[in-house]
Amino acid sequence: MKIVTFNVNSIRARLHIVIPWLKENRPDIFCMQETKVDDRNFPESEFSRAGYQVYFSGIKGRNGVAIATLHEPEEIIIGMNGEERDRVITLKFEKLAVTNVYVPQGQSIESEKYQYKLDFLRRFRDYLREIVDFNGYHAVCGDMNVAPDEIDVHSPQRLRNHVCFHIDARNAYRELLSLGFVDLLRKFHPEERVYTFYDYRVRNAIEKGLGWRVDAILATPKLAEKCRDCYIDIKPRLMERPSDHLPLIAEFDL
Amino acid sequence: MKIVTFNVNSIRARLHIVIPWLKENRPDIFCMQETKVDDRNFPESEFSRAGYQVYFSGIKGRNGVAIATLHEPEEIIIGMNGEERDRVITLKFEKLAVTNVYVPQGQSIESEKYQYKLDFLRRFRDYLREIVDFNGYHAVCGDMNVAPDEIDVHSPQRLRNHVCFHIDARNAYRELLSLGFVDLLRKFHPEERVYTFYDYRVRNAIEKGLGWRVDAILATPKLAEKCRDCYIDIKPRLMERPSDHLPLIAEFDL
DNA sequence: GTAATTACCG
DNA sequence: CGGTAATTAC
Repeated sequence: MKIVTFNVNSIRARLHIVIPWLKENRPDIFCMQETKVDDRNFPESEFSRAGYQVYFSGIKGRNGVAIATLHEPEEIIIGMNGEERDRVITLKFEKLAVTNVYVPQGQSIESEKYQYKLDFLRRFRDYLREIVDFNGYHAVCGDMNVAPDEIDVHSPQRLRNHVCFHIDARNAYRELLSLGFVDLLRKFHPEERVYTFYDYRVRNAIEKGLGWRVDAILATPKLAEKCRDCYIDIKPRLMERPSDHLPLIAEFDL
Repeated sequence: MKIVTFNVNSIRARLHIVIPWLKENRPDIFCMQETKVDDRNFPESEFSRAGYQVYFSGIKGRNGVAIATLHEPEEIIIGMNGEERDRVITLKFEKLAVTNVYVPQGQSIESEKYQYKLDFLRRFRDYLREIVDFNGYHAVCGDMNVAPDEIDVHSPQRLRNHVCFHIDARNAYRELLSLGFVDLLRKFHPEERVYTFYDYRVRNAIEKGLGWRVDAILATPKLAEKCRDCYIDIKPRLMERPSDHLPLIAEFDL
């Protein structure tokens, strides 16, 4: 069983990457962030033709989340208690639940958008505490817009005031993790610099290693036990008109 | 010998149509209007690879003319006496000259752009009187933005105040024709509604016959005598992402 | 309807 | 760098 998370940075602009990738890799669950499209314009048929059901919730132009799946969900939950409908979506299956999140970026630490980000992380933690059965199988996938540790950014000193590495964001994210989640990529690569994001604006960022680990697949302990491997696929970043994020893949013996 | 005129409505957006069309049809002279690109960004190499030399004069974003040719010209004249460099280009060959023009559209008959259009037509007539040898071989190709007669529009009554059919524009264009040119498409199809343009915004315009004849190949009498046929190719309008204009082809025994 | 423009954003 | 939006033009 394979679960994937990928910030697509506009699903309509990334179909030439996403659809062939799905056909080749056949993940059971494929979480997308920053779909940047309202629900009536989501390219649902492209997923159907590839053999996937797709559930989505988005607004015009920014944010937006979606989950494509090979399996029929028992329940679809949009947002968290009706709020943040363009940032959170959850599918519940027979023995597994998956939550997909796009955490706010925050602009700058002086901005009130950063306060909103910190607040979002607290509310998201509270929401997860409500809906996650920590004795069951639940995955939380998404673009967290937080690099949790020094190893997760290329220049910890230089970036200490960046909204995705600032101590307040990291602490808020840590509060969420400490509900009991296992960060699967870090479990399988405990000492390695493994990046899921290379800024478009940084020239030759990949060759220079100027990346960030801001995307994650978090698992309840029971699900983490079943995880066989977790890794990043660099290939889509080397294609024409790539996203600035990379797909993150977790494989399970389930 | 084949001469073609085609308003491409952005050469960069139309390469997928133009280059295969050139490879298939091998015109000697291929005139383009509305290339919508400045000279440093003109996709010259695409034409070279198809075996064509190409001469172009354009500005960023609108207007712009170009001529692709299989033959080496003896002289290249940009604009008319240095003016209107984004609307007029002339190539002189050993025994043939070709002028390519993109006449202003004019927006609305109340607009001062319409006065500019009428003035352009007068100045262009004067320019042609200077440079054309009416005892030689000269073709004037282009988007005239004028439908000269009732037969050249789908609804003459409804369109009498349209800038491309208004009597003042038609009279100004007639002044140009009456220098001594032969309108080749009309010569070979004297009674037929033959349209070179179907507005993108008119639904199913082709099926409904809602077109315009605004593009033309005009010939000096001596050249017109050598013309074997003149016709429109509808195929490029039925491809993906077409121009709203159609290629107009004249064939000569020369 | 299609393809340019500029301005804004991460 | 590469998305979105609003605007302009035909």
